[in-house]
Amino acid sequence: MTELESRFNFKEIDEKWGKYWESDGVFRAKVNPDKKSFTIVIPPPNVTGILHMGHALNNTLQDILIRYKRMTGFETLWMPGTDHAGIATQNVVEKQLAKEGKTRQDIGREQFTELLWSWKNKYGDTIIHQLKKLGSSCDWDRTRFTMDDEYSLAVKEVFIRLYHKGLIYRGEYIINWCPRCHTALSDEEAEHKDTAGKLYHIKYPIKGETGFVVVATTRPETMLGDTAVAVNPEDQRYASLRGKILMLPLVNREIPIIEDAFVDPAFGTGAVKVTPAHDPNDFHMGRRHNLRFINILYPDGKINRNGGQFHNMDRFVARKAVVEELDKLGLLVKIDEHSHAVGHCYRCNTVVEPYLSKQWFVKMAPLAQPAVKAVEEGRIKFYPDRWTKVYMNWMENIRDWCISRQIWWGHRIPVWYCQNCPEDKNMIVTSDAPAVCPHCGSKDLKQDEDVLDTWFSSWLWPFATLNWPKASKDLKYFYPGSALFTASEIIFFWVARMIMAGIEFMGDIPFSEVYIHGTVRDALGRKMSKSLGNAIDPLEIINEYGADALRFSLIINSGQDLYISKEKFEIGRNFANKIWNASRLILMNAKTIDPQFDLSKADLDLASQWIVSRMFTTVKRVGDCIDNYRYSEAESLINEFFWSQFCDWYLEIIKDQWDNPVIQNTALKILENSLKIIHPFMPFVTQELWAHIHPEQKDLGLQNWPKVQERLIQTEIENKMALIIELVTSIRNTRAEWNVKPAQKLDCVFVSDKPTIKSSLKETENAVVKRLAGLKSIEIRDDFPAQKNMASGVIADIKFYLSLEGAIDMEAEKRRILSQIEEQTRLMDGLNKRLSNEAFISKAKPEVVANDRQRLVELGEKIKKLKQIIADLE
RNA sequence: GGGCGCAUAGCUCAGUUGGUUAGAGCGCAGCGUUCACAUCGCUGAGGUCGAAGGUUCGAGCCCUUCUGUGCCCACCA
Repeated sequence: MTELESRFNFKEIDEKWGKYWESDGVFRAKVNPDKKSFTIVIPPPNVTGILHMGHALNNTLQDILIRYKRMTGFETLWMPGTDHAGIATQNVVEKQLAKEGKTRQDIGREQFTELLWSWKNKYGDTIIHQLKKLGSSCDWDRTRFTMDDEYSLAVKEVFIRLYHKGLIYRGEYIINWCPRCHTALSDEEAEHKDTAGKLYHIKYPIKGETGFVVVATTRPETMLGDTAVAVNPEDQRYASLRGKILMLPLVNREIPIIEDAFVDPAFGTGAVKVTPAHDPNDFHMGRRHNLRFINILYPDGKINRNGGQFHNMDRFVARKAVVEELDKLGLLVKIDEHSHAVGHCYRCNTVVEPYLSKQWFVKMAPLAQPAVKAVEEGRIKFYPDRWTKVYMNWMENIRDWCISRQIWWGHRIPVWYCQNCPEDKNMIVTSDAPAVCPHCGSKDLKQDEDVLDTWFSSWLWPFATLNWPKASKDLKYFYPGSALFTASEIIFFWVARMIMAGIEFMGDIPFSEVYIHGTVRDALGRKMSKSLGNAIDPLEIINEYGADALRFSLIINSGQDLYISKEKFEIGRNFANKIWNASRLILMNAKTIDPQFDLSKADLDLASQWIVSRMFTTVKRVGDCIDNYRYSEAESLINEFFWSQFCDWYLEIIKDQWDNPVIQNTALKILENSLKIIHPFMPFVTQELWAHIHPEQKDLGLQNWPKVQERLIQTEIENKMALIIELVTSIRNTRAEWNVKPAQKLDCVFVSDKPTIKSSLKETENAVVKRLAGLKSIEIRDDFPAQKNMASGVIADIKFYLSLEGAIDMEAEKRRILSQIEEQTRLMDGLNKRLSNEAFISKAKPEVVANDRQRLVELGEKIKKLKQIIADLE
């Protein structure tokens, strides 16, 4: 065994093991009929992404579970990969192009796509490299990309299957249009944000009369596309207007007054302008009433020729201009402040427009139904449970999914149009480009220009990564997966859709447990973001504190959103350091190592039995915690065991017993098992130490989780030790109160008339208590009165006296004891009161009552002893 | 407009079927270093568990209302 450096040099060690894990395929997953499989698919980060704290948290959680499962005997697959992130990636490359003063249209589709690929090949794996720095134990050989050739086959296959099933259709509908990205978005991709806007009240003159109808709108420029005004049929105020025609100002179009129950008489004026091409509600009204659909916008958000004098103005410029013009004409009644939710593009934050266009949609209701059932029946569980409701609510109100995007980066829609055939019969839906039209034989075919929504490929991730639709042993063995880890924002985009796709195409759910973790925020509770400049870079933390510190600190409070500042990572750094140094101590002293050493057969002293008992208790509870996604609790248990018990007590106790081989072997055994249970949380430091101890069996992550030996979990031993700890602590406390210097050793007398206590004291007298409490001598007596110049205390059935010679003020010492009596009496009074309550005795659980009675006796004893001390001193 | 969280020590948070004297880390105070670790050790101070009601022998935990705060969903123009 080589000696350890005096400091934990995480930089070197992180790099060493990071490289090793990556290159040696340690975490390669293979079909193994002798083991159960345990699969996690990574939420594929965008190729544009760089590692942020959210990723760090997400991947640490996955790594903890996968490493734990690997050590507990599962064949684990953690499938890594990246997502092509259509709009986001295209935006990045377009921006780059813009620096050269070019647009994608300038260079054309083919060249632009090439540019995207070369960008992806150059930068797309950045985040994968960063994930490796975290210690993520993925099977890196399997790394997939949502636009790999094989993956693309799956995407096409799914489109074609759904099309033939009648679940994919094409049609002209109102969708969310991002004028900056020039594409349609799904409903989920339009983020509604509360915005302080204005409600404009405008007069529409009645044709041939002098009167007006006043309508209210938040988007006055859309009036250019109005083709009706609607009122509620029940609304008496407008009854006289039935059948009349209005003159739409500015464009002088004649538009009818229609009646529709949708209109809420209580809102605004009770009269609604109807713009069927630019509002979802108006769209439906337009259909119901056979209105004209007039599109007034170019795809870039400028007013088109239908806008007359406003042609070529940006929509927001036009808004102002329209209002000014109306005001000039005396048609503007008033402008109210009005707060409402406005949709924004989730990729570029531009205000989206409801826009009429021809798009592809997936009919979702039939897919949703079995996915709802799977959760209802508990085959899929959410952690924490409250997300179940969120999922259900969305699924039960699911709307059709707009899947076509007017961008160039993505899976091209596998549809060709015959230029010869009539419009409703010209569609050829097929995986590969057809040579001729199957209907007319024409070679004049054109592929659909659009690509598919990125999520239309991501929703296949759990099986497309295993090369579906090809059948394989891998697919059969590793699907369905076990757990999925993600943030709540992704439930609709991805989790729900994966469940639907899994059931539809694999006939089985893709995973059985979904763990929703919190959002990482800064110390003020703000979401970390580049633009706010409040982001803490995980790589910087890895560099300054180490990957283990990053992981451990992120997990320590992971129940909900976590607020972090840089100092927080000291928690993990300090713990890693503690592990390192405790190991150093043990490895320096454990020289007589017996490979056959067996804790259950060795003859152990009290302290050793105690730490063994504590260890197995901890192993058991940590395993339970991980199985139940209670990672922060697992870390607390580990911290408590390793630091507060193993280091602070056991290693201190055995400090003068290193010449005893049993002690050496015990300490080493405890260390080894500790390294194992800490490993999922802090893989680097534990791996490094393990390799020092066992150079021959290098990979700690491939070792077995410690087997709990129930027989060695002993409550009596733990109680005995607890008494000694209490005794030592109490003596230390008394010393501190009297300002006794640590170097000064005291004579001590223990007094107890209980033989059991006395025997337990004897066992530990010479070594433990004496050294840890800083005593010169210990005398055990059946009886001994309190003395002047001695400080006293009572622990359980034991009175102790510390000889302080002249350094003690007896009046102050009496006051100290009296205040203890007071405190104990207060507790006893409370207990007495409860125990004299009839209702408590008869209704409380018997063990609770018994426990209280026992405590009452103990308190009485203690008070008696304290009083005796006072009496002695009088 | 609906729904879901959160509120416990100066700070960040635990507290799993209601049951001893509500815990941890950081911070703070005192003491301590030729000892594996000052990224450390020992000792300590610090909380009427957001408010008010209620259920119960017993409430930080269950119920109701309120206040503050955060998030999600939603086609009132």
